[in-house]
Amino acid sequence: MIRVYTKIDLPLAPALYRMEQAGIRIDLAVLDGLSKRFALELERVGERIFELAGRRFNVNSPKQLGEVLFTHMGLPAPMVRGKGKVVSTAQDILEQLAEAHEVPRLVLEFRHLSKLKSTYIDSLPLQADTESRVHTTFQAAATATGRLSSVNPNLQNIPIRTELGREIRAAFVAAPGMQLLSADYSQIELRLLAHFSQDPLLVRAFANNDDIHTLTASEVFGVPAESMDKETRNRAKAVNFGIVYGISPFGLAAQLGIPQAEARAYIDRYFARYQGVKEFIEKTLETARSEASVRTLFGRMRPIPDIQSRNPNQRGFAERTAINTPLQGTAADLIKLAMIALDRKLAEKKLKTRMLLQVHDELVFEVPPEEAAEVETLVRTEMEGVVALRVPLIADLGFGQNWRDL
DNA sequence: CTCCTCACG
DNA sequence: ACGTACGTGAGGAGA
Repeated sequence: MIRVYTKIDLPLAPALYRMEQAGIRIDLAVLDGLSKRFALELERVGERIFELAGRRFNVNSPKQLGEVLFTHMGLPAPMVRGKGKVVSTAQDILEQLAEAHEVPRLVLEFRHLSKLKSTYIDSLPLQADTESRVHTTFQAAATATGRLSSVNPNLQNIPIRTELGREIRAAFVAAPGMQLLSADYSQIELRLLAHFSQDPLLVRAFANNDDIHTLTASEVFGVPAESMDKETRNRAKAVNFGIVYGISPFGLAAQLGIPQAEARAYIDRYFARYQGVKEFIEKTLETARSEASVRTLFGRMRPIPDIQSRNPNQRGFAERTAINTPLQGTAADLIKLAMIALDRKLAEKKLKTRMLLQVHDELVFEVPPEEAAEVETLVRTEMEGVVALRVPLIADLGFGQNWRDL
């Protein structure tokens, strides 16, 4: 671990310091506009919920909401949990109920609006400095895998997955006369899986820069790539994520909303096709058992004490952790090395470009227009060339005035 | 302070 | 029989 410390985490520290000092500019007028829009919409959706439910209550209270949905309204409660809590009002449960009832659909809409308003729209302006910039703290020794974390505020979980949430990214802007540049690694964990496993199908696919989810769909479901629908590709995407997480029939079934037996059949098909991956997982588990730990490509170690547990549940957790950690942890090591190299190059070349954010597989920079061409080449070269693997590393880059449009 | 929920990769 | 997808941080409710 001395090598990990001296080659990665120690030299990263000054780069993180400069990123924290720089901060990123937010457009207060954009957030102010969103706050007013969201307030009106929350009012409208809330009143409609009260109307249909026949009573007024705090929609943000899971306790009160559970009483209204499952006792007062008599909706079926599919999930029974441990003692104390009778029902879950979590998203996946409400999504099932929403197929048949208006109220759970409206509750989901209310929750979405409420989450975005309180966590981002209304809180970020309170944390901005006199130049409207927000400065996160990157915790460098917080996670079990070697990732960074971001606190006060967390700038690693700014919304992007929904259109409504994405609007918030428009409030993250370049300083006057500057541009934002985002550069993210494409499928880095699956590329690392290909590297570690040397699975011929995976290695060949990445060598050709093929769509990996489409490939898995073809292999597992037997559908030709040409006639593939979105739904089939999405199921295969869930399978690929599952592999990286340390797959289980239960987890895959829950994610896809299918019976466990069906999920088990998908997994069996996957391992029949990707035998190198199957062998990689078996070898990784054997090492985890004999060492009671696993390591990243660069030697970063994570103890896995529960790998020998007689409790099957704890052991299952440990096994999935043992599979996931070398992938997630090596990806974390790689982007840290790229950050160290880029921080040094920017200083060496006396560029005005500043590195602002890291979001696990993405880096965000603030770039003066006259440096755009040089920085684009520099960032791509350093990220893709950080280490030579059995498959190519690819970074996707985009410029924009804000974090939504790039 | 804990629990539930949900935002991200 | 048990009961789980991997890694995080933050807000609101309620004790």
